[in-house]
Amino acid sequence: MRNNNSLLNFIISTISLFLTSAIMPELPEVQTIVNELNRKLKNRTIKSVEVNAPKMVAVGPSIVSNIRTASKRSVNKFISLLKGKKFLSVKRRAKLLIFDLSEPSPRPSPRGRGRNTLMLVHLKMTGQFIFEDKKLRAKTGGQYRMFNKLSAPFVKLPGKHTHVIFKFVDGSHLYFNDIRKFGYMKLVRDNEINQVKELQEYGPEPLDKKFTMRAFFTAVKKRHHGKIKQVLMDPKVVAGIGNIYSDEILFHAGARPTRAVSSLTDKELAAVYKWIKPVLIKGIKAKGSSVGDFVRTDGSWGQMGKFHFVYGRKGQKCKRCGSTIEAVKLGGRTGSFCPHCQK
DNA sequence: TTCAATGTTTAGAC
DNA sequence: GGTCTAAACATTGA
Repeated sequence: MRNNNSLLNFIISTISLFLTSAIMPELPEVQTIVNELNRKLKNRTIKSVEVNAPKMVAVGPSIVSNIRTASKRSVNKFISLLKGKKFLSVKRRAKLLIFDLSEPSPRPSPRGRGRNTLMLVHLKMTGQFIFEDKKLRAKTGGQYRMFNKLSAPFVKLPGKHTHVIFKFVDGSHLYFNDIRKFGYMKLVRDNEINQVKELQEYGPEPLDKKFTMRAFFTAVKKRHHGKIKQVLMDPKVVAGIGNIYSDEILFHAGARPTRAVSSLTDKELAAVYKWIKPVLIKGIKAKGSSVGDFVRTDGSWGQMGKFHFVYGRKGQKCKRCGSTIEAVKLGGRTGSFCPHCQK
């Protein structure tokens, strides 16, 4: 009975999702950006690159913290490596975007590897891509909204939070904006990809076939004293789940974020596993329906609350039972839950 | 001026 | 040594 109710609620909320968009990029948001950029950037050739925040770009597979010591030389290298290259495709691993860029004049490589340059981009909290061509500029007048600035007026791009600009030979632009400057861009050769530390440490992709219940149980049960929310957010256990989606998954699974893994029955843990995919897919579909506007000026911003059952809803009524949503601090993060629906 | 926001890393405790 | 927690970090705006 309870299962039927939760399924019904889930379907209803999915239907009411058309104009929804979340702000913090987690897996579904990053996937949306990947889908969007794949369409828009394919085969575009870079004419020039402008870098206004040297600390946000780097060359080589070294770890992220090394990026912050960027020098003028590495910025110049970053720019010269990109000039003349063509975007082939964009992929995603966890919340990391991976751009595949061709050599300026592709020559066949004996092994077909070690030729292309990869650009790894992490958006962190407030990173944003806006692709602009003549058509879009005419439509928007060059006015865009920034992440996390829902109440602010539209801004012109490039603006003070535009840190990297890609100019293409056909006159179109790709802007990389980031209010907090927590994000980064990093160039590696494709044969260096195995040396990139953050890629080595990611656990399974939750939407991948390899992410089985057995794999999930094995990874989670190693952390028997860990709190389930923190374990879900650990990229080594499963990639791409952040604060928003862990809250939502645990709501549907009926487990409080503070529950220790060891206190969860196999049935409860199976429920957590069961809800991971549908909640993430729902997120991707929500973006999908507003995808045409997402990288442009996204009129749907500010409506994200509509689709969340618990995230960011402390003090409001539970959409399922009417109880007041509570919040708890877990390692500096806020976890929201319904005290009635989640045991 | 302090606080909160995030994913990720690190230091220190257990 | 592995697991777990809290603090730190990048920065801005309320």
